[in-house]
Amino acid sequence: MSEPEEHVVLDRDDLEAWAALATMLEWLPAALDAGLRRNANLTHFEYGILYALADAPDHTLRMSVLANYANSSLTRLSRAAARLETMGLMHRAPDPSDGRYTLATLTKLGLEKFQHATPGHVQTVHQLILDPLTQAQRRQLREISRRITRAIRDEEGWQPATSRDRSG
Amino acid sequence: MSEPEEHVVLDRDDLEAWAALATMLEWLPAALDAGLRRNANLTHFEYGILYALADAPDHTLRMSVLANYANSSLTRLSRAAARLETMGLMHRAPDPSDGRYTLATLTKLGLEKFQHATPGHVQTVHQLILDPLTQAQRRQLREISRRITRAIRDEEGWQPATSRDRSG
DNA sequence: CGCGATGACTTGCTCAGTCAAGTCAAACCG
DNA sequence: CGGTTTGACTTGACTGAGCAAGTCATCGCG
Repeated sequence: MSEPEEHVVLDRDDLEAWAALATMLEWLPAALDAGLRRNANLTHFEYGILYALADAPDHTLRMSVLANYANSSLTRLSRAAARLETMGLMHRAPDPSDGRYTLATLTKLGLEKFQHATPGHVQTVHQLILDPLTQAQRRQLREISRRITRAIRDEEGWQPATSRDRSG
Repeated sequence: MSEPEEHVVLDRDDLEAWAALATMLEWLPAALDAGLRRNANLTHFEYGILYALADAPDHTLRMSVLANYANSSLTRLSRAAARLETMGLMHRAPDPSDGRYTLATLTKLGLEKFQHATPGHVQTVHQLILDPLTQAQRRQLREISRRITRAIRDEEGWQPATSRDRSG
C-alpha cells in the first residue's frame, strides 16, 4: 500500500534520472513549439519541413524523402504539406518524370518565412538547451541521445516513416 | 551541406548535440507509449495518472492536484479522466466537504491495471533509457534534464497547468 | 498491348489535445 | 441576505495525428 509497485523498481539514482528526463520530455517540445509559434506561427515540425526544403537543391524534395528528413509518417507529412500549401509556403506537384512521385517545393514566401524564423529559433535552442549546459554536458547530451535513440531502433525494430528510401 | 540560414548558426558540436536530442525527442515518447500500449493499452499519460492515484492515500486525489503530478492542463486531465472512467479504472465525485473540488479515486480494477502494467513499463524504461547508458551518463542525464527544465521555467515564466490564471 | 502487382501518396474516420466559454459551489462584501 | 467574484472543473468547436482503405501512375510478365 505504501509502495505502489511491488515487483521491480528503479533504484534512487535511476528514478531521479528517469523522472528528470520525463519532465524535460513533457516540457521541452512545447517550449520549442511555443518559441516558433510566437515568432513565425509555425510548429517545430513545420519548421523542419521548411528547413529540409530550404537546404535542398531547387528547394525541392520528394514527399517520401522529406518524410524521412522529418522523421515523419507520410500521412503526417501529407497533412502538414496541405497546411503549408494553404499558407502559400510550399507547393506540391507530380514529378513530371515519374507521376508516382510528388515533388514538394518551397515557394519564395516559404523561403522568406524560413529565413525569418531561423534566427529566433536558433536563439531559442541556445537559451533552452545549449547555454544551460557545460561544453562537456553538450557532448554528453549528444552521446546520451544517440544511445537512447539507438536502443529504440534496436528494441523496436521501429521506423515511424513509411520510409524505405530507395532514391532512384 | 550548405547552410540555408545566413545570420546565426550553431557550430558543429552544438548542431550535433541538438540534432541528436531532437531525434530522441521525436522517438522516445512514441516508444514509451508503444510499450505501455502493448502490454496494458494505456498511454504514458494515463499510466502517470494511475501511478499518482495508486501512490495517494485512499487512492484519491483532487483533480487539480492530479493535474500537477501529471504536468498536465486541467482540460487534458479532465478528458483523460473521462476515458479512464469509461474503462472502469477510476471514478470521480464531488468532494463532500467542499463541492468545488472533484475527487478522483482509483477503482479496484484500476489498481490491478496499474500493478499489471508497472513491471513491463519499468523494464521498458530500463531497456530504452537506463541500460544503454553508463552510470556516469545516467547522472549526467539527470543533471542535463534538470538544467534544461530549469531554463524552460526561467525563460518562459511558464506553467502548463494547476492555476489557469485567466483574469476574466 | 493488357492486366495484376507495387509503390507513393491522399483521404475518411476517429481520437487526443487546446483554447475559450460555460457551469456550479463557495467566499466575499455591502 | 443577495449580488458579484473566484476557483475548479467541464464542454464545445476545432486542429493535428494515426490507421486503414482508396487512388493513381508505372512496372513486370505473358
